[in-house]
Amino acid sequence: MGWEERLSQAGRRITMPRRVVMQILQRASRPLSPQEIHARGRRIHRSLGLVSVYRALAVLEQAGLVRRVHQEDRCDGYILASPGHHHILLCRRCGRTVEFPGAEDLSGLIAHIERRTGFHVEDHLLQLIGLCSPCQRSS
Amino acid sequence: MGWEERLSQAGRRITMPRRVVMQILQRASRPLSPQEIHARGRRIHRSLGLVSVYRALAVLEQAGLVRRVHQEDRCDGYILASPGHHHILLCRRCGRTVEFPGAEDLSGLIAHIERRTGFHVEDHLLQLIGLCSPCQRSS
DNA sequence: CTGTTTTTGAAAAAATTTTTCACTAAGTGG
DNA sequence: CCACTTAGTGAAAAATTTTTTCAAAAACAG
Repeated sequence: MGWEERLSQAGRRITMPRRVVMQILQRASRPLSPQEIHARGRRIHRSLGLVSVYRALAVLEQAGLVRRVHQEDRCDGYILASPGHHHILLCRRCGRTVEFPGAEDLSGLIAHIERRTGFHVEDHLLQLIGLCSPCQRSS
Repeated sequence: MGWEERLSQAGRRITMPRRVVMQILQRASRPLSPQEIHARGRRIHRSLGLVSVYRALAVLEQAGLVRRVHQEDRCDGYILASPGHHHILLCRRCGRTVEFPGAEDLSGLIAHIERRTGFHVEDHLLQLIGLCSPCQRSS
């Protein structure tokens, strides 16, 4: 099922700004900030407003089509989200991101922590930071 | 070794704003934003400037005494950091945080991912979100 | 103490995000 | 295919958050 259908089913309309944001993120090889998405998006649709980028990102994120990436310094980068729970692998050099599934790999750790702390764990955020193979070679 | 000594060894001076920020975070039971730290800090030292809170947090974070917490909506919360690598367990209801060690629990997962993606993983960010025991009972 | 250098607070600037509002256009039901 | 309803839009303004600048203050080494 394509993103347009998924968005429709979430009760949201398919509009120009949303199409442009998705298009930009589909092409991107690293997380992009709202500003960057806006700048690139205007090359497709001159009239695209920055406010609409913010709003589109909020809607798309809620629909699970897009997700925010957390870096030490910046937390305003967005990438396309695959359906289901995925973790992110981020290259600290070139910014490239790779998603990988793996909720189950943490279940042992989570069970252990729940026992020790009394918390009930509902969700998690896992991001790995390192160097992708091209960047390993060139450094 | 106390934080003052650790900061000295990092070549930084022990100053009033840094002492106040540490004192506030030591008392805090949840991540506090720079604004919140500033407001509470002024009750200890009326002259404390917001800018100095930002600067103190930057220095203390660099020295590993303090760390930023990433939430879905906000990423401006700071908590005290224990020495060494720790993960964070965060209650989504009351904001309480608990740190726990556990870099080793991920080593299998990381090795697997390095093999599959060619990345060289250097660091990671793991945060678990859930409900602490008091909040489980009261909901 | 005294001198050197870091650090501070205030003000201003820059940057980011949200709100408001009149207008536009998406998608539904004729 | 058209008209209607309502969600969504762009621009401007407002609100927030963070950074820069700079003269004055204060850490701390000697």
